[in-house]
Amino acid sequence: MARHAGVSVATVSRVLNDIPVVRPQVRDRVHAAIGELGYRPSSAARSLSLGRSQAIGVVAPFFTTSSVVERLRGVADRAAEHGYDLMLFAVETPEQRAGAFRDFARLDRVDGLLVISLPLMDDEAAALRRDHLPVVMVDTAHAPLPQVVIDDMGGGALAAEHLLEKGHRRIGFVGDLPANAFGFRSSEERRRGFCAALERAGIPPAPSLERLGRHGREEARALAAGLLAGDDRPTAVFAASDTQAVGVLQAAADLGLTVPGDVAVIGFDDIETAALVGLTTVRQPLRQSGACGTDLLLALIKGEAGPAVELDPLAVVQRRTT
Amino acid sequence: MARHAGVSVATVSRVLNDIPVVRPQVRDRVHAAIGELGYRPSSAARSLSLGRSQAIGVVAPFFTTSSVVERLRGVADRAAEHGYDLMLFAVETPEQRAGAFRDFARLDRVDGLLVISLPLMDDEAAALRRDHLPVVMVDTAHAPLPQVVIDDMGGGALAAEHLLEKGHRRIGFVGDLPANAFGFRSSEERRRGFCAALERAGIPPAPSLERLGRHGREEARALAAGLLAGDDRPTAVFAASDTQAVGVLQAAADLGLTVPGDVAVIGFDDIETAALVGLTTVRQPLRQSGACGTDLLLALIKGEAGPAVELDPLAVVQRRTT
DNA sequence: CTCCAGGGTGTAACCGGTTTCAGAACGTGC
DNA sequence: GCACGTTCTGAAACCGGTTACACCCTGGAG
Repeated sequence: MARHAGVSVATVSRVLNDIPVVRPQVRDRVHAAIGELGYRPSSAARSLSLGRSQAIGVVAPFFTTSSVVERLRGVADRAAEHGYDLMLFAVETPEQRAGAFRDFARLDRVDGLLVISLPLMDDEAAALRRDHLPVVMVDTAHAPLPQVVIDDMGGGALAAEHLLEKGHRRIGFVGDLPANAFGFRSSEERRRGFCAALERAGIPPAPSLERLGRHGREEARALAAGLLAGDDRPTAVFAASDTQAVGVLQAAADLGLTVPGDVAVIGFDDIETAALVGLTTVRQPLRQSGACGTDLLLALIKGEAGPAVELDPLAVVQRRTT
Repeated sequence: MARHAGVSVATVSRVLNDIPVVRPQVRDRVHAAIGELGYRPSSAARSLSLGRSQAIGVVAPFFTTSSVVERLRGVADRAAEHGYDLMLFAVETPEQRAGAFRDFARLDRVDGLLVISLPLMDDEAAALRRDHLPVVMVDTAHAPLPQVVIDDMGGGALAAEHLLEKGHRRIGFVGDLPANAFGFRSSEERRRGFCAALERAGIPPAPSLERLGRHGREEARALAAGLLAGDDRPTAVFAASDTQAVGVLQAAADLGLTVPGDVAVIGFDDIETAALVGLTTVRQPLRQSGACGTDLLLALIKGEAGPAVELDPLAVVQRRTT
């Protein structure tokens, strides 16, 4: 390549990196040679020499929830904008989860890591620190790592208050088990915020109206079927996620209950499906959280202090199920 | 690292790659040193030396359609299974699309490329060939590149036949413009298969019942609003994708039409949302197509002849909208 | 005319692995 | 005791970029 243009490799490198010392005439000759040979620089060599890869990694339970996909869009968007490539480490099962972190060899090919919706074990965090890999947590936290999170308890309270305003007093809850395989915590937080708001309104906790199970639409449908079957069923249900809320809606339909007449339903997240089925929900800025986390990570990689995290506030989006 | 274990770098390399000639005692010493130092091999150096990166790239309109996400899951699944990392090149806008392919520099960091739902320009294909990069097309085609596609025309015919069986004779169509920014072709193929089936049943083409526009739920909603507004509206509508079918459903609801009473609706793809809203649709194996394309690509990378492409057949999934 | 400044380019070391090939260490057969 | 074969290990070249540094060349000042 360099020979073909009649210059040295150093000059080629300078041309490729737009270092202005090169004479225009030489620059053109190099560009011509690049075109003729269809030459592509090796990013592997570049990474090795520079010590950085110009790529960021994302560890996420890509398969589990659609909210993650939405966050991911925010990430992809921003990463592309800043010229970073994106490496996706999908964590499908809890076993894979262990693998993804244990096998840190794979993580050395990224300049930074974004962890989405997945809690970190202490030893994993320690390993990341030791490798000096910049990390940002999105929708999850592990002090003292930088994070982009929402106020899940506050969101739970919003849901409760919305239902209280509508006159409901007997409100059920469908969510994840506090101890689930992935270690998701949001559901439990939302439940606590929800309960706290009810108590503030003078309504005592009613564990009999709570149904916890594995995450998923079908699981939620089964849980809700039990919750809504009896005569003493609640007049409204708060589901810890839109996915689960849709399961609740299906259960209601299965039982011939009208929504919101017989039972009102509110979800959490505002994924795209929520708009489709007319689900009232607590909106959280999914895409923005990904974008925001990416900004933070890129700043960290550059060694700058991260920009302040500024997310749109949570808000109830009223549709047709309440 | 090598010094710390009292051996040479060659030996460390042999231990890392499980080359059995190393004496067990030495192997243990190296492993011990690795543990003590928290040493991680540099994948950049490895890639450079080996000439491969152990990663595959995916170019896809990640932002546009949810069917792409589903295919992507199939890809991520298989890639992880085979120890390959995944690089995601999201193509959000037609402009980015040009960039993604033009800037092939970025593609040199993968051992192979999966192109999902995105037609290739001739010059792009030529560039890929010149770089000797193995490529597999999924849900799109560019002879003579290997591809994983479904029979869109056949699928369109299935949809038509289903509606004919239900007694419909006046059937509308909502789909993409044949000349759209991304170059998607499926919609047009499905329309042609659909029309052909109608003609076979003795029903002449009715361009007045066809509405074409940009892809998207809201766009489809607007198109369907026009289609369903008049007195001479069709008794059924075939939408070229589930996303658009949902838009049609919304338009029907907007107009106070019952489904399937006043108007039946059938979509195409069987994305997750279809099950949620009870949409009758032509199921295509989305996830499987991703997995299948990945298998093909990995075989190509290894230099083997690809396994035969064997996808589940298309089939109408009847739900509540027909 | 000589000297110096400074812009433009080439040489070579370096990044951290893999791999070839030579050679050390040890055991065996005669 | 020596030649030889095996088994294991190390030295060094190589992958393809980046970059510090040396050097050449030109123009302007003295």
